[in-house]
Amino acid sequence: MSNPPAFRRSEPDARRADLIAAAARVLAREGTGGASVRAIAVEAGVSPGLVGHYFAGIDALIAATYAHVEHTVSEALDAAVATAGPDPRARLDAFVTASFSPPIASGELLATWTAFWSLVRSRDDIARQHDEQYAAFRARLESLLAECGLPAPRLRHAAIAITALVDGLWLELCLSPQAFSADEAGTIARSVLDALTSSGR
Amino acid sequence: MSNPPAFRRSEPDARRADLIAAAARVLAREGTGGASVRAIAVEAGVSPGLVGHYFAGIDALIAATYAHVEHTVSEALDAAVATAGPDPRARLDAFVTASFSPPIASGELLATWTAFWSLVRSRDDIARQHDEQYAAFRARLESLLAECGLPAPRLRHAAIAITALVDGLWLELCLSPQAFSADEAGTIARSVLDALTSSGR
DNA sequence: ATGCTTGTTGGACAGTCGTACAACAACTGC
DNA sequence: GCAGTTGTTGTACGACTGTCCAACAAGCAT
Repeated sequence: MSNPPAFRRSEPDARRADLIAAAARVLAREGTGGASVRAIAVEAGVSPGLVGHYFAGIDALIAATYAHVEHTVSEALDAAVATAGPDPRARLDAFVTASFSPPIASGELLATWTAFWSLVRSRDDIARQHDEQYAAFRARLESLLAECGLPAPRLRHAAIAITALVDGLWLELCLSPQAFSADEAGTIARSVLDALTSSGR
Repeated sequence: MSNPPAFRRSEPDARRADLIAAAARVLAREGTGGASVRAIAVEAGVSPGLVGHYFAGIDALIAATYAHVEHTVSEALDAAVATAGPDPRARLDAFVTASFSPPIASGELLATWTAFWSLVRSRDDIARQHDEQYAAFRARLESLLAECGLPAPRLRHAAIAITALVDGLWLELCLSPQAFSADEAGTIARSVLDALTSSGR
């Protein structure tokens, strides 16, 4: 009369990752408003109480989900740059092109971003997390631009500009997919890159 | 024994405007999460039930608030362009400079934007509203660029680029105010403008 | 002054929210 | 096989959500 186990224990890290993945799926499917503790627990096939065991609260889970998605995006960008070969300009092009290709340019990620942005102004720890991730993103872009021979004094502003451009295009692509295509976004970004790297200020 | 009136009736349009203004204040103060029907009604000095009389639901009120804020922003931009005088390039500069000056570049507007963005993917009517407002914004930028002598075939992509750049800078300015200053944002945007209007292709 | 229209009230309603916690059971080491 | 640890469950809790609607009263027309 031995019943099968009612639940499996999980390596803490694995369970944490499961919850984050479930949160990402719920955010993609239901949007920001539908991402509740219960909905995420159901998605993860887990009891709602377990969320509190791994995260201080729902905000912390959303912040962790954002961090994870951003990490995935970073890896996709790094991979794209790596496959582009040694030519600095080709690497830069690969970077922006990948920014508008799956899995990055997907409306499914939008809710994760908006949910996170909604928390930035009211929670200091989350504001700090955003600052760090934004700084890391910009730093990588700066080094790509430096490889292209951009003089050091111009690096900072150029990186800010390209980051803002890519973010703005990405956001609009998610919000109004029919306004312009992902290909167009890439073309636009690369032509600004041309203008920025060729023109001497 | 005549008590003062328990409430004043209001011109429907005026009351609508009051509710929208109250929603904007609550969004600025409490953030996206705190913008409930009750909180907005209290802010407007009005009974919660009244919100349902003027708006189909809380989503409609948020959409109307976004529309109103965007309208205010448009007027501020138009005013800045008008005071810039007749020189086309000066008008374009004024446009982007105003984009990073009060009352536009204010973290207080961020919650209105994120709250609205959160609704775009799940509600068709709100998606349509966003498309229209985005198209209008881009159209105005296209005409400013045309005045600067940009050839017609390049207008579309240039306008998309500048819109994305301004949006991205504005967003980052709200999220990480210490990463770079509003002045820097203006300088960056104008230098991209330089590169875009001077370089052929 | 009286009636009518309708903006407005205030609370009821059925949910859902996030969080906390006692009880339980799966696994580890003995 | 038996303890001890702790991941996990399920639920209770209070506060809050958006929506609805009968009752009321402010202002206008008569």
